[in-house]
Amino acid sequence: MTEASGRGGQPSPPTPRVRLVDVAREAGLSKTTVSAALNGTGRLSPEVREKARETARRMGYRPNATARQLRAGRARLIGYVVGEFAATPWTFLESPYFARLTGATAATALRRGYAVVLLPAGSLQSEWADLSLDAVVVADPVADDPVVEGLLAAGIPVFTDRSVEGLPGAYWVDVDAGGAVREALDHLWQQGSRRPVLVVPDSTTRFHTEVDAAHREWCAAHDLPERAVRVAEAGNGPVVQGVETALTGEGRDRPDALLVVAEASPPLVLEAARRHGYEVPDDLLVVLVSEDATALHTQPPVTTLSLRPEAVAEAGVEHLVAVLEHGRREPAGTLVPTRLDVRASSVRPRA
Amino acid sequence: MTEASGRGGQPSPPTPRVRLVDVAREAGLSKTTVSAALNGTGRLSPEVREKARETARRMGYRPNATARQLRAGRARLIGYVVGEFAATPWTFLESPYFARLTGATAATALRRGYAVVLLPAGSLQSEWADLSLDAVVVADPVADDPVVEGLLAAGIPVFTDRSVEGLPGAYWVDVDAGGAVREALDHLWQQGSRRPVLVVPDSTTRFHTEVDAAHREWCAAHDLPERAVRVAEAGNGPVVQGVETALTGEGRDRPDALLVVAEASPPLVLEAARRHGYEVPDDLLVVLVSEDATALHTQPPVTTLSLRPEAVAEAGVEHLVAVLEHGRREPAGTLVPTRLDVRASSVRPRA
DNA sequence: TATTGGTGCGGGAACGTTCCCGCACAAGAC
DNA sequence: GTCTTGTGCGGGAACGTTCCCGCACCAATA
Repeated sequence: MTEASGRGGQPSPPTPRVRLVDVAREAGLSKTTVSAALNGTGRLSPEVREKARETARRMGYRPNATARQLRAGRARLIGYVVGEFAATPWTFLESPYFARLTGATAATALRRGYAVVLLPAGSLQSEWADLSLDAVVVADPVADDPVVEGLLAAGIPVFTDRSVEGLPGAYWVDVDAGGAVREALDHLWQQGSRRPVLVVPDSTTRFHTEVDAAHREWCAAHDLPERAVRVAEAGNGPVVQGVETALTGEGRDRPDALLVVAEASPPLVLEAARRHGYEVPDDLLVVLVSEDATALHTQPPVTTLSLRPEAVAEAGVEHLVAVLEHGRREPAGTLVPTRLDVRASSVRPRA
Repeated sequence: MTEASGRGGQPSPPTPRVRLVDVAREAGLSKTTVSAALNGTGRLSPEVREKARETARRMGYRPNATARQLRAGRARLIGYVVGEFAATPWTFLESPYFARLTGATAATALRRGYAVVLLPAGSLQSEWADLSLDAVVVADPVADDPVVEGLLAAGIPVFTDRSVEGLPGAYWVDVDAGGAVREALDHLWQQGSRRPVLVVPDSTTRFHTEVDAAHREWCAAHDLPERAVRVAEAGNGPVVQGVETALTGEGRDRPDALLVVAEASPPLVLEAARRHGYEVPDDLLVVLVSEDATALHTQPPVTTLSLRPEAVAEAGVEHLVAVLEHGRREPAGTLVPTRLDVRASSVRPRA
């Protein structure tokens, strides 16, 4: 192989890439005309338009996105960062909820012409300062998230959950956490549970505080004592341990239903219940807030409460596009309802 | 709030963003000087340099990344796409392996100054034609992947696994699939297994064909019959069913060890084994090729063979940067060793 | 025939940055 | 005092695209 172009030993690119002017020259037209032809704009005769297109196709012309962006002033690039797991920047992808939220966000955004770039949680914006993002999606920020504040200070619109309500430049989509808890507890009540116990992480996210509040209210309304186990952190280890704590009551303290509002592996929770001598669903009804697909394959299959990440993502991106492209500031937020998928683990068998 | 600038009802941006010339004017310098000051280049007196920096800081100057890119000719943007799951474009994120590979790729890339954009599997390049990607990482392409071919035709460097060996413009990092299988089988053999059975998806990825080959050779070398169950597709449902098929032997056909080379939920596999009357590890040794963290929390904990997605990502990005920035074409590929994490599920208890 | 209105295309600026120059001035050598 | 060398800074082009204009031409009207 011989060095074709360039002086010295640079890794000269094989083809210098064909530009708009190259196509124009080849077709005997001006770059203006070719640009209009390819973009379907301007006043052009059909023959010229076709000629330009044909030439471009033949020469393998691909427009330079960067130049377009510069001209347009927008990069059609949005950042995606998960706030909660700042300590372990990437584990969020291992949570089925965030995995699906991430995928759905990227898919919806791409359909609307925006690309999603993955950002590590907790990193300062200095790390992505030279990225020209039109907006950033912050999934599950912590309270008074510094990432959110930094972004807003830099003038970058932020799309996140309800915790930012009221901040100018911040927009939100959230799941109806309270409604979800009520729906799940109502379902358990209907199935005859009178001693349900809640397992929930002790986190500062808006979601979890809302879960707490809804649980408290529900218990008061049904004249039941509050039974809740708070686990220090998310993750299967702590949560399963929390489940074990929740299940160690005896006699009248022995719970008859379990509502886990944290991503936990369904089969692991079932295994823990069995270890403590519970038969599911005979002695214990189980509902998990989870997107984990293994819930379908356990025996019995586990009832899950889906936070519908796809719907959240779609609403968020829709909102983002509306703000970015049409300047709509209203409404500032949307609330997405959850969905209870009732399976055998939470249905009291007929005696 | 009053309309500050702009004619008519456009959603006028609050602040028109401060440019290099603005800083220059404010500081009484030229844009060239300010640029050099901020980038640490050129010949400038310390006073001028500091003055420029201070002014930029005070005015909140943030360089326009798009203009930089245009000038530099590179966008510092790399695409990331998973080839295998073309039918269901985003589910790959729900697999722990790909979740971690994705996260690690993004993190490593960002550290090297590149941002990763998430692309749907199996989509044609038309979908991201206006994205100016410097390179694309294709995780687990299928044989003769059309995505890879399209990218190479467009002149975009591709980083992927070994299946592209020999294609110009394509570089690879791969896990040592054969070595992994041998290591796992050797371990089982050492623990006394003489009737191990392999469960593996019937896919066209290089990884799985290599697994097959290594298994065949190992069986021949140890003078054992080949016992393998091929499942039609990945996913917990099919794989667990495959496990059940594998475990339904009787008498001398009854397997004494299970090697699952597919992402499957560890607790689900254990549950399936129990349903078929196996006690793990007494009657059955279990090794799973998986990154699933639930393996740590089952009883007994499950031995896993890690494909080390973080190491793969790191090697890949390292290679990518070397090619993109220094034009190194050699070596074309790297092989990452796997890691066996031995836990109780594959250790024969002393009688 | 002179004027209007519309159509088809091209020239050139602009987006914001970097980098190659060139110019002015100062200091040292002879 | 002239010539060289070096230092500090600025002017202007370039990256590749889009879009605002203006110009030429043609048909229709007076």
